[in-house]
Amino acid sequence: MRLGPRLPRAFFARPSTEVAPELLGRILVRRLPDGTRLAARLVEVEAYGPDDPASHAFRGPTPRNLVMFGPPGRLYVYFSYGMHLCSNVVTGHAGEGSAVLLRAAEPLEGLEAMARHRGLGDVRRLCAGPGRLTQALGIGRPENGADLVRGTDVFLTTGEPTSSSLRARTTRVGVNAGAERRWRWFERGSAFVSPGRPTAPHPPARPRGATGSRRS
DNA sequence: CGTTGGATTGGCT
DNA sequence: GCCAATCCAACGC
Repeated sequence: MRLGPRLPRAFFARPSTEVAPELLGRILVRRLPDGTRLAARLVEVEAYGPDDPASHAFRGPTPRNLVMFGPPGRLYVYFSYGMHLCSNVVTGHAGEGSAVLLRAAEPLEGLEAMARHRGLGDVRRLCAGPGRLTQALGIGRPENGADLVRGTDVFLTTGEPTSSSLRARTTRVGVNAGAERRWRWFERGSAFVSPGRPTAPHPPARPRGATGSRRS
């Protein structure tokens, strides 16, 4: 399967809100310790930036979020709710503390291994959520800080970027502070988007004649 | 040092 | 739709 060249460092060295929508359609590749290659096409992401109360980096560097303050193009893996790991891509410049959370992907290669990691599940549920995606790809604490640009265990290739007309945008899922920011992007019509519900404080006001929110 | 509450998920009412 | 599971930062005393 053709995956295309890797995304270069410069791709990540921009604001997370600029990088996030452009990550849709890109291929996340993972090489397991036994050599098995897994690949999944990103269909849902969320940006977290500096001065963002919802970001782990909001209160400055700690042992947990240290990777976020490092150079762009690295993987930030964190432990959540006592049982799940979630994966992010560090963006911006060193010391800034911004990243993009990888929320969902369409499995392309290595579905058997993904199903094994997840303890079964149909294809649509394999990577439909940040914890699920991380688990399906076999990404663990050792991968925290991995260099996506030069490393061999986890990386991102150009794939076929989702056209801007297919990119949809909402508020983020599961955040309280900073809930009004519409920093979640997903591919319209994709069956692999997570079931997570955006935290919308108010129903989005539409100018004229538009029906309410539209899902997918 | 004790308490609190998550960038979630899956199972049950 | 609701809630428990289960760890560990962050924060208050």
